[in-house]
Amino acid sequence: MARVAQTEVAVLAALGVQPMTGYAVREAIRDQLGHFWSESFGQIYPTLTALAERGLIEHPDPASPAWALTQPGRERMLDLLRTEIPATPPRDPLMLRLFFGAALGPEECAALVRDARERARSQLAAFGAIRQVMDAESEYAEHHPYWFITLSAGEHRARAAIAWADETLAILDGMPAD
Amino acid sequence: MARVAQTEVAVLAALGVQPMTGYAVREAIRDQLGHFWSESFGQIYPTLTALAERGLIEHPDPASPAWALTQPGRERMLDLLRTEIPATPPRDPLMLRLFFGAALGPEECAALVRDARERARSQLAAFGAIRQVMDAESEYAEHHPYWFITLSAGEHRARAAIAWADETLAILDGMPAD
DNA sequence: TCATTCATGTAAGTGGTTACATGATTCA
DNA sequence: TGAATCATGTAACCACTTACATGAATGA
Repeated sequence: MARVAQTEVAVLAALGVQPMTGYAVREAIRDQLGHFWSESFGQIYPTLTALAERGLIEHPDPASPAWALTQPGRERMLDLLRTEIPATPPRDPLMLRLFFGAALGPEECAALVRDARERARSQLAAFGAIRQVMDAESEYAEHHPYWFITLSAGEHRARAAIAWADETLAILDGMPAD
Repeated sequence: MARVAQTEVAVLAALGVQPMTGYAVREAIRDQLGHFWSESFGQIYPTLTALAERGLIEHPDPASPAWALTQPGRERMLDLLRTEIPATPPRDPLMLRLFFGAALGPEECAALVRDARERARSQLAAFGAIRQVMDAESEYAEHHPYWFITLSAGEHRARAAIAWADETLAILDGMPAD
């Protein structure tokens, strides 16, 4: 318990890049971080209010709706980024299904695996596209190395998923149908 | 909305292997499926009650507390295993942190990556151990091929995580400290 | 002027965890 | 006899999603 709300981490970190409205935070998370993270409005706005009450963020310019980190907010953000990686219990719906694959039989399992492979392939393609866009732009240059690191993680995972799917489909293909 | 509770899938599938008490369901999920799935008592017992009310499971032997699938229950299980893979929004706390890694700097990011590599290594070792145990036993032989498939997925992922971590640490090592 | 985007918020519900409580059974 | 395990359950809470509502600003 006392598990730290991950929305707090995401919102503080986003505001750490530059001051933003809640709307812009959500856009940034969806567009830039969408493959690895997600937030909904219903979570962002209450979090912003709570952070403001705790003095971690503020409206530096009263004429603008944008939020910015206060100094305590920046320290809190750094603490969260550094250490608190929550150990979320694993819940992989594909693995759940394949583990009980005997009930389905090899052919239906193969269909699940092919779907997963297709998802991994389109992810890989999406990552390639992002890589090109990022190579062509120079804004936020200091962030680029880190963005490439996450991109690379996504690519490694997707390639691993594809390789596993290929092997698995070969195995399932060799199994007698029910 | 109308997202199917995944606990229902896990419980039905477990009872599909053999009749069990709620306690045994949890033990089986934790011990056999712990790397890919988790359930808590607080979720299992209400789910069992609800499934019984819907006629999907029953106590076939009134003298035993074990639950078993009814025929409609078996059909429901097959439907769920076949198709309903929920698209859970991604929430990867490590990627969240690395994406905003510029705030932390290369050294602290490297610490996060080394931790992740360590977790992947011990997972890989755990999978190897499970593989050996499974090779040595012959119970539930019909399930073995499917268990190997999930095991193999875990190994592919862990190896990908390790390779990515090695590459990433080399990159971070070459970056100037703040 | 009218659609779109920007912007903020709330209410209801969901799926799940944690902690606690109880009691039976097993076995050293 | 007393600890450990088996077994069931519930109450409180949590993070989050979905759907809905509102209104200002922008621009074709």
